[in-house]
Amino acid sequence: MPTPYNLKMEDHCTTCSHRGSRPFCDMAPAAVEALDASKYSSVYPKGSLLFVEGEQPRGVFMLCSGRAKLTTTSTEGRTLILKIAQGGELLGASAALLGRPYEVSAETLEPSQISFIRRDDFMRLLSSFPEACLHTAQALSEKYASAQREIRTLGLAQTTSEKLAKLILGWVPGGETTSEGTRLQILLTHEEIAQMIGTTRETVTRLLSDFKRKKLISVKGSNLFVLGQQRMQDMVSI
Amino acid sequence: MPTPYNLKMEDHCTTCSHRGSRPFCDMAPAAVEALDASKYSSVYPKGSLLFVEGEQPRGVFMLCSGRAKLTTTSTEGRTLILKIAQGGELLGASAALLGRPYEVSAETLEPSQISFIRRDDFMRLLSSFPEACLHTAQALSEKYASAQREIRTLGLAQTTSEKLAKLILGWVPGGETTSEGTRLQILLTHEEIAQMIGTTRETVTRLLSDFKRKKLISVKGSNLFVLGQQRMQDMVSI
DNA sequence: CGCTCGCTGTGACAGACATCACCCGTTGAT
DNA sequence: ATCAACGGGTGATGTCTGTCACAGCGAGCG
Repeated sequence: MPTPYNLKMEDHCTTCSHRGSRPFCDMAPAAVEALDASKYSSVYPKGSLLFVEGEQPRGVFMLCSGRAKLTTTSTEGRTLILKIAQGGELLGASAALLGRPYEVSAETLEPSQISFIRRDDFMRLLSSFPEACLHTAQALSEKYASAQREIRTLGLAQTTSEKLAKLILGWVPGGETTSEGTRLQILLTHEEIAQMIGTTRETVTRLLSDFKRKKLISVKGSNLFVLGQQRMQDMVSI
Repeated sequence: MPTPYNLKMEDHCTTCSHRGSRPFCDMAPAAVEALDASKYSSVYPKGSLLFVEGEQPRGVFMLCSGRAKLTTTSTEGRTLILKIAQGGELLGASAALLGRPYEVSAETLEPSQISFIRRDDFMRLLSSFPEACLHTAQALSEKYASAQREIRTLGLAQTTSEKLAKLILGWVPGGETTSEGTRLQILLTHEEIAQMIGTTRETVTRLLSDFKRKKLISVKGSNLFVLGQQRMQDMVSI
């Protein structure tokens, strides 16, 4: 039986169906109201640039639904995808909090429901509502932990195949278990996968062929089936 | 002329001489008092393990003075140094906030003045004092930004020499400018440098020799002089 | 003094991967 | 229908760097 709080939340955060897992959505009414008053919600089409590396922070973006890729680019033009952000993530918070330029660029991978909060509104929100601040700190902790895992993978992996295996294994929890293994929808090109593990498109192609040959995975259309999760886990030493 | 606030702070945070740059040291008296009531300050000798990767979070460690290395280890026994924490950093905060196991291990590199705060006390502090929460969020943002830079280096660098050059350039701001270039005190072995950039000891030795040959650096005892900062910058494409 | 131990310096060698080059199939536009 | 653009697949080649092996060297110590 929903409490008045829950009803209130439904009213305010209609686009978020994941209360509890999203920062800000399960706060006290006053805080949610203040948030609603300052946020600009809209649906961004696929390929929208939310912010660009080096730009002064205008505010934070709450990714309610959809996916966005966070990238950084070398002076030579090579791109590294740091992370694919999922629904519920707060983007640009660290830059906004510190008042420093964004460290990465963010681009939507699909049409996404996003709430934008201007930097000064965001800061005011954090000062006025301790709850909001706590949620932000937790969101930042998540992001920090995830970044640390990324560093671990990039720094400790001996070979590129280890990195690729680790990447695929990281997708497994979000997949669907079938009789022929875990089904994953890969909506990334080999080029993008390469940019996620810091290698080249050709190497990704070759390694995936290799995995297929070893019956670790199989590919049918845009579906990738993980056949040998345990064997894949075993080849990863990290 | 110091305000009463400042005097108060001096009394309470006697070991921190960097008010303003350290989280928690420049809060209102009530918050500082609450913090002082729950913290355990002491000097940890060199080589102390503050916490170990995988361990349940006992609390947070405020590194007041000294340095500590944050490491993670692969199942094969390879070690990666994620970061050398300097005075003013809050260690273990993300694990404590999320109630998840520490993602890294922390070990002091020199005798260090450290304040420990138990996890429940820390959480209580954050709930009771919005100011403390805001400082924590900022500290986490710093850590996140620094982690992103690390990912950038590890993922975008083409060669190991680029990573090494980038590492050395990162040390320059903390060095002393002399007539023969920037003087850096390197208190790390080649092995440790290797662990910072995900390579081997031999490669570090070879690359440093190479840098010396190219007159980019020169080494005198435990001093490393950066002779060609600009040329070094130029060889880094990231 | 001779010893060990940890750190540094090198050589030889092999394997992994980036690079370049080209081919193929699909898709979508003209 | 034709063509360009894009994603994927594959071979040849060179280079970087990890690995193994060993030597020198200073510090600390019995």
